[in-house]
Amino acid sequence: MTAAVKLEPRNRLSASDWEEAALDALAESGLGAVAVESLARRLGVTKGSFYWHFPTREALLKAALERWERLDEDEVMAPIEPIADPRERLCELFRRVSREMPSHVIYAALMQAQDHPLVQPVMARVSRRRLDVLARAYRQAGFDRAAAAHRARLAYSAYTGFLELSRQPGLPKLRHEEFEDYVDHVIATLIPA
Amino acid sequence: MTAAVKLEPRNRLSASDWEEAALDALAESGLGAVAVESLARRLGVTKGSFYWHFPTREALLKAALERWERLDEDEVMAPIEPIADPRERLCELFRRVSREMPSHVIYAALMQAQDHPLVQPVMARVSRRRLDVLARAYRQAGFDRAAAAHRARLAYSAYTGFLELSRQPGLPKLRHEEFEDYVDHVIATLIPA
DNA sequence: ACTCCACCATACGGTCGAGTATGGATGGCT
DNA sequence: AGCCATCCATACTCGACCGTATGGTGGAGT
Repeated sequence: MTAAVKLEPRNRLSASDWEEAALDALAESGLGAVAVESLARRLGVTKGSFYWHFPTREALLKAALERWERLDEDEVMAPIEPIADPRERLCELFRRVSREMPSHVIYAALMQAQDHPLVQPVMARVSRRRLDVLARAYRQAGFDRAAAAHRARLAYSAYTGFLELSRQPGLPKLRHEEFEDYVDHVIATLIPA
Repeated sequence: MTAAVKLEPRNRLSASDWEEAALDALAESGLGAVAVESLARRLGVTKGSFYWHFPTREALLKAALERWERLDEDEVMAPIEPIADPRERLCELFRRVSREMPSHVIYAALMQAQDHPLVQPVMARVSRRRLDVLARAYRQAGFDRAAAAHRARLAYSAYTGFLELSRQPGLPKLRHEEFEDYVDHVIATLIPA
């Protein structure tokens, strides 16, 4: 059995470990927290380790962003694709989005850094994809082209803005029950009967 | 006439000049651009000048934020207060918000930095005020308490998200005409007939 | 047992921006 | 004229963070 995979390789790190740590730091404290020495401390090593796996900080960021983009696609966009009924699909999308998945937390963090040259193209792609999915669903639900585009933009703005608002401390956070009520209200308002 | 006010005091600077420059930089390039040496270059002086007017960078930021908060109140909130009809008031608020006033640009920039300890309380106050205005208008328009709160949150999220989306480069910016159409669509969707 | 490679530590250099120290210029007031 | 307050320039220190150079260690393979 020379093919015995190592069952506890967790003393030495891999590039993936750094990428995941980067995404964790990103979700918790924003893009500024994705700093080499900071991540090294979090992982219990020093910079010497990092610069073996990555040539530069930007390389790590690039890899982490690509990882997130794939994760986001698999976790939120793909599962709702096969739903046939457009109204049902929209509804499911809204509900899925309302659960606080890690992907959304990272999305909110990246939103705060869209000026960054590495973040900007990623966010542009993700936003465009989501807008397209929404617009297509609204078209299938009977909206004409212009109305579908506008409604999609409105729904997507509501999503983005809600995340931003939730992230805002010092504002009364809504409890689980009112949160469910809010989602119902949004669905009733933005999805035609 | 010892009370002769200086008519061209514009070679020496005052604290207000620094505050305005700070808000300009904030609107253009975000909170990170509110840097002492950067602003000094913009104003044609050096740091030596700054540290005469302010003890620290945070003091400038604090002053600038207070100035913006007042400006925002006077420029967008106050003018729509006296409108009696709640639906008309909401409509006017939406239209007023859709014009790209400097206050909104700064709002968007601050949104990107809500983690900052000086920004957070300001944004919390502003958001709460705006949510209250919206919720009150919706109540007066016939919504029950819960529905009004939800619709207010939705409308405010749409506002915030739209600003964020507009700020996003690499996304097709909408032309003037479709922009007007979008605002109409939002009004039709979020304000009851 | 020896080697080699993957992985990591240590120590250093460079940049950028905040803040300090101190002296120079300018203008009103007596 | 002389003085003092106001405003600004110059020249530093300090800390955070990126990146580099180089040496050390443990384990897999022979």
